[in-house]
Amino acid sequence: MSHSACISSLSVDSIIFGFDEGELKILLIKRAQAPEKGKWALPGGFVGNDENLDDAAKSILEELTGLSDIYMEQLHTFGDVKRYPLGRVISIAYYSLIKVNDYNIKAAENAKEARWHPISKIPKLAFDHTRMVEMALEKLKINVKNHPIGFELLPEKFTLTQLQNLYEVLLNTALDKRNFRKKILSMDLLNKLEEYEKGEAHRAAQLFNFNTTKYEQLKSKGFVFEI
Amino acid sequence: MSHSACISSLSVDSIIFGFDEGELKILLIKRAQAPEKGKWALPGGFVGNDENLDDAAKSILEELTGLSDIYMEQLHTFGDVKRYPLGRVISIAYYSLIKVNDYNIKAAENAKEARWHPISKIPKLAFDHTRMVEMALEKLKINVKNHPIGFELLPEKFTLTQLQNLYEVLLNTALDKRNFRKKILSMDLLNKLEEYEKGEAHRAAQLFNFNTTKYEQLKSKGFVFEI
DNA sequence: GCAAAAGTGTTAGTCATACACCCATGT
DNA sequence: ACATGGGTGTATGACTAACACTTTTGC
Repeated sequence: MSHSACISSLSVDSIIFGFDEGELKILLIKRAQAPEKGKWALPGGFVGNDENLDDAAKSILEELTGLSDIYMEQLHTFGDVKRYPLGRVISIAYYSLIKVNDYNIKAAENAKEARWHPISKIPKLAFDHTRMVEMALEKLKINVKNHPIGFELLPEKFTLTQLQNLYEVLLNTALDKRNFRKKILSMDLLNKLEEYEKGEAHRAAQLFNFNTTKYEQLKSKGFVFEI
Repeated sequence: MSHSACISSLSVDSIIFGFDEGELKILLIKRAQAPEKGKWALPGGFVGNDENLDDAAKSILEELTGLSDIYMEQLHTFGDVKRYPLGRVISIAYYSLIKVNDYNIKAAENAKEARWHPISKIPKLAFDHTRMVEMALEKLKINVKNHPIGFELLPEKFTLTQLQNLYEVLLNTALDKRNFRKKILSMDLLNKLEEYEKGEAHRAAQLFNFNTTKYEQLKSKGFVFEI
């Protein structure tokens, strides 16, 4: 193990996506210390020597949002020699999808300056975080076509119109209402609930939820989700 | 930077795919030192403190095969606390696709015990390398559907039957000859060469090559490769 | 009663699939 | 001349895309 001398420190950074007010957003924090103090950055932190990478990413997410059991995936590892000004730091970027509704409950308890930013209006970020966000967006847009990840961003119960709006934003196209409904319902992955939206100045919409166990069953038989 | 104490060392490991004798293969080396001396393992090595990750991966590939300018992509980062017995080592796994023909030229010069193993007969590997290979295979199989990476594994000039065989192996299905040809030719990404295969005991097959610049053009206009 | 979004079928066109024979070459 | 893989077209069914009006609710 001739090269095993300690050569670097390790961090994780998380791109946390949410969907709110018809927009895709990410959660950013304002840096309280140098380097890059005062700049917006991705939530992240150093990985303990006896801490697994996934655990570190999860604990950052939980610390910030109070949420556990969240869709989370490793995105890419960023290790340019000069990416961090004070020495070499390798960063493993993760991305997560959360239901903004659930998050809001906890947000008030959390003193950190964390804010949702629509992806169309992301400020200049610290370090190479802008690049991380770009890659996360690309991956999200690719994944959304073949994985039912859209549901991770919506509340537990949602209307078909909400779902369609989400897909329109993620895919950046307009979708035909009748065709969209036909397709999504034909997969037989949504449960029609005996509940309706309330308090809107128009006809109340049917609520649905996503049938995760059914999806897992179908997937193990070779089914591939496709929108 | 309170957590920036040196906590780990960094390595890269490469899953190098080739296609030969109608089979998908990967390149493995036999470990010459402890730990896990004598076991088959992925080619890899430690990353220098002033070396970028991609550069480290490239130089390992070049050292082993003599080839540069190879399709290569970061796969995943493996950082379990106990993945390496002698201390914590984070490993960034890359995967590459090479043309076995080109490689063979250099192989003889290289003294290392490196060997191609068909993916159906991979021995037990050192560390967590078996898991790395599994993930690389999954990713390859997903990528092959939407990226023209199959061509990276074939010789510069190839026949449509060779291409079809490759896709049949990668997708693990039988494909209809006429439909396959119709589809692949309709993309207009193959140049029909004025050359034919020689020395086979049957009608000589037309040779083609892949038109990379045409592909880049189409891609920038929104075209997506799909097989 | 009016504004605003929910909900619902049909048709035409495109694309994917299934399928079988003749051709060129080497031995 | 025979064995081997190379090369080619058509017909059917499945899926996709385009499209407009009625219903329900809150104000």
